[in-house]
Amino acid sequence: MKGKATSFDIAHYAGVSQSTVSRALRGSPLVNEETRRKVVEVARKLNYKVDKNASNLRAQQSSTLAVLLFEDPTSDESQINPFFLSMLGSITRACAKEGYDLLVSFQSSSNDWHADYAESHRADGIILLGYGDYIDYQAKFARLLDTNTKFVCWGANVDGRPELTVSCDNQYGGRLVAEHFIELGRTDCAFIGDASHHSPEFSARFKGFEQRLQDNGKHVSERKMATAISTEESGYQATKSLLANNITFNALFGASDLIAIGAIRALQEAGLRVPHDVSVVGFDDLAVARFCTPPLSTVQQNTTLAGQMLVANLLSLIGEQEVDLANSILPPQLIVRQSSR
Amino acid sequence: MKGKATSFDIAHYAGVSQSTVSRALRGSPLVNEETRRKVVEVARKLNYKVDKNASNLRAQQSSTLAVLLFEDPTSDESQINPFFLSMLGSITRACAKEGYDLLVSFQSSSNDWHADYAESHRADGIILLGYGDYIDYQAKFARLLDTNTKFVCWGANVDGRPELTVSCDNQYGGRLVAEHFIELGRTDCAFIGDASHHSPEFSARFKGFEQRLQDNGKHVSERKMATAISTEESGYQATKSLLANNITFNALFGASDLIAIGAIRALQEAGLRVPHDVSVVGFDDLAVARFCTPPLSTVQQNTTLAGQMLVANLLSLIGEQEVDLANSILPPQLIVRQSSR
DNA sequence: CTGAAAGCGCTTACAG
DNA sequence: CTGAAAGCGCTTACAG
Repeated sequence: MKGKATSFDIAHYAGVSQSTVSRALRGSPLVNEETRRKVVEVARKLNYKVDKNASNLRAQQSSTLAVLLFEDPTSDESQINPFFLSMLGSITRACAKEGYDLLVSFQSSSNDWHADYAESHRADGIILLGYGDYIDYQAKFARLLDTNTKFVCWGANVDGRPELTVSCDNQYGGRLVAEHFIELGRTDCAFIGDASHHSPEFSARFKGFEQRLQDNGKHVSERKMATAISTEESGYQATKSLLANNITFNALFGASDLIAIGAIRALQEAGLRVPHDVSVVGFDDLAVARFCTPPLSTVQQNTTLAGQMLVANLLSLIGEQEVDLANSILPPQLIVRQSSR
Repeated sequence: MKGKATSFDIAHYAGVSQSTVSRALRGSPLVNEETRRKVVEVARKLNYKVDKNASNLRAQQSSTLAVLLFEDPTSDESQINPFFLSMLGSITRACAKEGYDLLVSFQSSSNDWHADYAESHRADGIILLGYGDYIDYQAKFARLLDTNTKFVCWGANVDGRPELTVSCDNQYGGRLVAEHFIELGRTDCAFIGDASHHSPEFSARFKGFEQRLQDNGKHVSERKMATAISTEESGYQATKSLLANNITFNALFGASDLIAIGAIRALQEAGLRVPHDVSVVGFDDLAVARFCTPPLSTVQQNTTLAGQMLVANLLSLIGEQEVDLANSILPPQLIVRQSSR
C-alpha cells in the first residue's frame, strides 16, 4: 500500500464494505460487535486515521473551535497579557476534554479579522478574548451575528444577547477592593485604568468600587483618576502623571495587575512606600502578583472556570441548546498580600 | 440562496464556469484579469469563503500547523510554564505571517498523544514544545519518524537529525552564568535543576556552567547540586533540602527562572540575603523575572526568534527544502539584575 | 446488521 | 484563457 490507508483499504482487509468501516469506527450502534472488533483491529494494524478534511466536509462540521485573542493595538507586540494566556490554557484543556480541536489566532490589527474561521468551515464556533476597545467590538459582533456565526465573548456584552458573554463579576470585584480599603481606613483613593465605555470591564470595576465608597460617604475624586490600558508601562506613566501634578492619595486601585505593578514602580520611584504610604490593589491575580515587591493584593478571576464556561456555552450555542446563564458571571475573590494594609 | 454560497453560485452569477472561479480566487496566472475582477467582486458580494475542508481534501494539505505543548507530568495542572506560553505567542504570530493556521494542544499525559494531527490531515506539520522527560520523547520521535510526520522540536535533539531541532545554546548560556559568578568572585556554587540525561536542556546548561568554572580551576561539588523540575515549588523544595543539610554556597544557578524564584524564597526564609549572602541567577527571562524581589538576573532566550525559526524550519521540512541549520541554535544573553552581585 | 450509491465543495489534469 | 469532468475520502440516506 502506498501512502496513507483509506477506509477502502480497511474494508478490503476486513472483508466488509467501506460503509461498514465508517460505521464501525464511528461507534454506530448499527454494527455487529464482532464486525466492529475486526474493523478496529485492521484499522489499528494499518495505522489508519480518519481523514478529517473528508469527514468534516461530508458531515458539514469541523469539531474545531477557534479562539481569537485581541490585543490592545496600543500595547507592544511582544508581550501578551498573561491573563489571557492563562485563559488560553484553560480553554485548550476544556476543548480537549470535549473532543474539540482548538485553532488559535492573535488579532493585532482590525484588518486581519478572522471571522472567516467559521465561514470557511475551519471552526464550528469562535471564542473572543481580549481587552479591546468595546466600540470596535460592536462592529465585529454585528458581522458575526450577520453571518450567523456561533460565538461567545469574554467580558464584553453583546447588546441584548447575554447568552453570548461569559465574564467575571467585575462590579462585585470593584466593591471588594473598596471594602478592603475602607477596612484599612484608606479612603483617599486613586483609580488607574479606563472608566469610560471603551472598556466595559474596567469601568464595571470602577463602578463597583465607587459605589461601595459612596455607601460609606466617600468617593473617588476625578482628579485622582488616570487613564491606562492594561500594561505595566501604561500604569507606570498614568501614575507618574498623577504624582507630577502633586495629586495625593493613600490607596490606589489598578484596574488590572499589570497596571498596578506599573503604579507601584512609579510610586516607589517617587519615594513613596507601598503599602506604608499607599496601599495598592490590582485585578486578575496573575502569576507575577505573588512575586512582586511587595507581593500584590489583587482580585482573583478564576480562569480555569472561565475557560470551561466559554467552551461549554459555545458548544451549547452550536448545539442549539440552552446556555447556562446562571453560571456565566463568575464571582471574583479578593486576595490580600503585602501591597495593601 | 439558502445556506452558504459555493463556487458554483459564484460561477452562476459571474457568468463563468466553476473551474474559472476556483482559478480566479486562487490567483492563477491562467485567468484573464477582467474575468478575475468580475469573479472576485461577485464573491465579495455573496460573502463567499472557500470551504477549507473541501479545498484541503482535494489539495491534500491543510495549511495548518499544530503545536503540542508537553507539560511536565509532575507539575500541577493549572500553571503552564510562562516561557512556553511566550513561545506559543511567537509561534502563532509566525504562523499567521506565513498564512498558516495553528492548532494548539496540551499534552499532559502520554496517552492522549496527538501525533494523529498529522495522520488525520488536520495539520501539515507539528511543533513540539515542553520540558518533558527526554527519554519519553525518544519514543514519540520514533513514532513520528515512522509515520513520516513532519515535525520540529524545541530543545531536545533527535538522534542524527539536527534539522528537526531548534534550541537555545544552553551550554553557552551556562558558561555566561559561570563567567558572571567568577567576575563577582563567587565561585562556591550550587546548582538547582536536573543535570541528568532526562533533561538535556538543563544538563547542557549545567555542562557549560561547570566547564567554565573548571577553566578557572573551580567546579560544582556534587553535594551542592539538587534535582528540580521547572516549577517554583520544586526549586523551593530542592533549595530547602540543601539548606537543611547545612550545605553552604555563595552563588546559586537555577536551571530555569521558576526554579531560581523558588530558590530565592527558600534562601530568604532561611534568613539568607540575596544577593548579599547568595547571588542567584536563573534561565529564561520570564516576564516575572523583572518583578521579583530582588529582580532576578537571568539568561534570556529570544522566544520571538525561536518561534520564527521553529515555523520556518517546519515549513522547509514540509516543502522538502533545506533547513537553515546555522540559525537553529539561538544565542542566549545574560541579563544582570539585582539578584546577583 | 450490511452494502451500493450519492454527494459534501473544492482543485486540477485534460482538451480545446 | 476557459470549460467539462474526475476525484480527494469520507458520511449517510436508501434498500435490503
